[in-house]
Amino acid sequence: MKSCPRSKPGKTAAAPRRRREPRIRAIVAAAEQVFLERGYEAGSLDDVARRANASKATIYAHFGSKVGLFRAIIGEKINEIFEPVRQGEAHHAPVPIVLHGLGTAFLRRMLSPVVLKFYRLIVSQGTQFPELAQTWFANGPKTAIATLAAFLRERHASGEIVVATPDLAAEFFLMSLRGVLHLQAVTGLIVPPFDKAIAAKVSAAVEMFMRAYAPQRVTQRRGR
Amino acid sequence: MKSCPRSKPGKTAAAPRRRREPRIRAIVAAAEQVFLERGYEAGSLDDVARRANASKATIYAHFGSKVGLFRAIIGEKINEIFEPVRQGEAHHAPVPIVLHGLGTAFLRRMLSPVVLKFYRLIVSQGTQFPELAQTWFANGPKTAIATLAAFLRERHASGEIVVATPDLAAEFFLMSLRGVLHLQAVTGLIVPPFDKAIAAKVSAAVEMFMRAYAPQRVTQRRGR
DNA sequence: GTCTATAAATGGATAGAC
DNA sequence: GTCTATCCATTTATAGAC
Repeated sequence: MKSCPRSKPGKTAAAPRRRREPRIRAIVAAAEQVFLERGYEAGSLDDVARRANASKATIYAHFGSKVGLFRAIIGEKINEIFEPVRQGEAHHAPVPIVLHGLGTAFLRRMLSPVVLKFYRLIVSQGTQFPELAQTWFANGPKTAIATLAAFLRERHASGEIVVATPDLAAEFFLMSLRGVLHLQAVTGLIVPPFDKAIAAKVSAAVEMFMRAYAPQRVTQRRGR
Repeated sequence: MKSCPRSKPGKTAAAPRRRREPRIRAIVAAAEQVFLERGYEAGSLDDVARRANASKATIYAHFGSKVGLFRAIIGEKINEIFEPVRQGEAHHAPVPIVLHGLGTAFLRRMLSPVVLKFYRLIVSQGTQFPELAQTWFANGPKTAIATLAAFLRERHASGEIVVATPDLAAEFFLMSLRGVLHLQAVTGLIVPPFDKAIAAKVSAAVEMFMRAYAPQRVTQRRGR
C-alpha cells in the first residue's frame, strides 16, 4: 500500500541548514529512537524503517549501512543534546548559591531519560566508535568542567574561594554531584522522579565543596 | 526444559563451590570471555561454543537459553570480581596515608580491564537484568562506600577528622577519585597503563578530602 | 527517491543419534 | 552428556520496478 503522499519539496532556501526531505527526517527521528532505546546491536533497521514508515532500501540509499546510519544519527544528536551545556552564563550571586543552581541544572540533565540513554550507548559502544566517544566527551564532561572551572577561577581571583587547581576542583564537584545516584539511575535501580534525591545531593555536594575551598582557614598552607 | 543445575548437595566442605564437569567449566569460561568482550547482544552462542570446544546443544542442555547462560555466568562472576572489595582491613596509619593506599587500590581496580568491561556490561544491560544490576551495585559501589565510611567513622570518633555524614563523605571521595579518568577509560578514549594518571588523581583527591574534612578549622562560620 | 521482493548470512533453539 | 545436523526467525544488505 502506498504511504501518505507528501508535498514535494519546492522550498530549499528558508531553513538555515538541516534542510532535508521529510523521508530522511523521519528516518533520522526513528533511528534516534531505536538506537537510544534499544542500543546499537539490538536496534534493527527493520525497526527503524517501520517507525519511519519507510523502507530499508531508502535507508541504505541515504546512509549506506547500519554503521553509517548510526554514526550520522548519533554524531548529530550529540551536538544537539549537549548544546545547553555550552551556554556559559555569567552568575553574580555568592559561590554556594551559584553552585547550587548550576549543580541542580547539571544533575537534572545528567539524570534525564535521554542523557541516561545516551550514556548507556556511549559506554557500551565507545570503543567501537572512537570518534563518537571523542565528540561526546568533548561536548559533555569536558565542556561542563571547563565552564565550571572558568567560574571558579573568577571567584578565586576575587578571593571568594581558594582554588589552586580550578579544573580539578570543578571535576571533583561535578563527580561528587553525580555520585551513586547516577550509577543507580543508569542501571535502572532507581526510576524518576529524582527531584528529591537531586536536591539532597546538590546541597551535600555544595556544602562539601565550600568546606574544601572556602578561604577562611587557619592551616599554615603553602603560599599562593 | 531443564533448569539451572545449582549447587549439588554433598561435598561442599572441602572445595568452596565450583565443583563441575570440565565441559561446563569450559563453557562458563568461554561465556565470560565472550560476554565481557563483546557484550550481551553481540556475543553469540556459536562464539561461546567455538571457544569452549563444545556444541550449542550442550550449552542449552545446561543453561536452557542465552538469557539463562548470561544470568548464571555474570551473576557468578560478579561475586568473584568484587570479592577483594569486601576485604575490610584494619588500618592504623594517619588518614591521608590510609586514603592514599585505599584510593590507589580502588582506582586501580576500577580501571582494570575486567572491571571496565563489567561496567560496560552492567550499564548497557542493567535495565534488562535488574537482579544483576542489584547484585553488582550491592557488591561493588555500595560495599566500597560502606567500607570506607566505616573507616571514616572510626577516625571521626578519634577526632582525627570531622565527618558528620561518613557515607556521603566516602561517596564523595570515591567519586572524586574516579573522576573523568574513569569516563575516558570506559569509553576507550585512553588506554593502559594508567599508573601515572592514577597516582596524580589519588593525590589530588586525598588533598581535597583532607581540606574538606580536616578538624583544624576556624568554625566561626556564621550559621554553620 | 522510494518501494517491493529477495538474497545471504547469522544466531537462537531443538531433534535425535551415540 | 555431548554431538551433528537442522529448523526457523531475524537481520544486514541489494536488485530491480515504478
